Amino acid sequence: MGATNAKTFFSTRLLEWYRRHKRDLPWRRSRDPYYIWISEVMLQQTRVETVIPYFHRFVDRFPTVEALADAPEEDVLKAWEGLGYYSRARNLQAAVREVKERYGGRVPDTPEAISSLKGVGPYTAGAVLSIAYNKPEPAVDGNVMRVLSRYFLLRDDIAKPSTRAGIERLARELIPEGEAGDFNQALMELGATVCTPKSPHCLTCPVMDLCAGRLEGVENELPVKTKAKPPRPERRAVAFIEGEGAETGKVLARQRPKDGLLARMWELPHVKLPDAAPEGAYGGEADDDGAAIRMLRERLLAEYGLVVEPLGPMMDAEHTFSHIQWRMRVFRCRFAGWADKPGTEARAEAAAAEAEAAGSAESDGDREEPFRWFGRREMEQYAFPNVFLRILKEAGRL
DNA sequence: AATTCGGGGCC
DNA sequence: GGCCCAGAATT
Repeated sequence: MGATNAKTFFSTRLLEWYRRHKRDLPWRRSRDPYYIWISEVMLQQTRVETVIPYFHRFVDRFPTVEALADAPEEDVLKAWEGLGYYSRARNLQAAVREVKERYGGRVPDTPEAISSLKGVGPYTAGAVLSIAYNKPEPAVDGNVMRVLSRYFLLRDDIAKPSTRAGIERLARELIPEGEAGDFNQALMELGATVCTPKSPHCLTCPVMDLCAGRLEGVENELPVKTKAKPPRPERRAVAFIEGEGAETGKVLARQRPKDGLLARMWELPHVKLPDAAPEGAYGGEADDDGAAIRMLRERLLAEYGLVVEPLGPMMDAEHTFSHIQWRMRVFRCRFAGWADKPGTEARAEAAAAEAEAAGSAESDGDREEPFRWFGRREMEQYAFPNVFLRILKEAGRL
């Protein structure tokens, strides 16, 4: 009976609180399932403040399911540039195309149908169904796991899938009749603005009276979450290749393979160097630039049939992904052409090796020429990962 | 169950 | 520097 009261209290109070305190967010001004969906995909692992400008630009450029379905993929990727997790963009467009074909352009409103769409997992399915259609489905994200772990004093490791599943069952029970959309948003809103990861603002919390974590004085110890392992360092040598003659003022860039990290984005050509000795990775000083320069020239030739003369180091850059850390040294290079006969073989071989390295099952097929000269105009059209945008900016090319 | 997928803001 | 963020797909 006490537990029931705690649950009813929680849902009732939270809903009241939300109606008074909810933030005015762009996607809350619409009830269009397509807009709700876009916002939820953008919000995966991404903060609200980061998403807002992207959301505006995206719906302005792709205002309808039809518009997004019919757009060139490159345009969609460009609109996503800087947001990260680029498979979200490609999956979203693939899913929207399916909605257009199979559902006549209407975002499906059943768990089975919407969950079958690319990029729509348990969270996004529940979020769209509840927010757009007010269906009583849970939408459990990191906020919800944190809030419920504290309120119900759950010590399970939220990094485990089984824990998320359990919290999902609990969250489903808590949904007040006919209020799924607001309740789910209320839960997330509380996590984002009050029940924050560090130093939660318990004194302003609408449910602090019956919060078990608070009553036990362990709100700061919850939720329990195992730490991710640190990213592995990789040294990389980058080629900054300037054009001559007709290509003066331009820089040579290549498109990444269609699978794996930063799939299909454009980048400055670069090669992975052997792991550094413990004490001299880039960021340190006098690493052996000679060896790096040799590797850079040899690997660009072997992998792409690209002939360059590295001139000297230009700048260093570092970029950390979730699982890899790139420690890069950029070398200014002179373009010396493309290798002929042996080059084409080497290039095909490299393409195969690359596809394999990227974990791709596909056998390459007819992919486009992956190199192109970029001036400012082209940069505005094609998507580059942030780390290369930074390098290009520092080099005065943006 | 563990990895692979970006990037930034905040303490 | 560490942590986490309105997670999903793949292995």
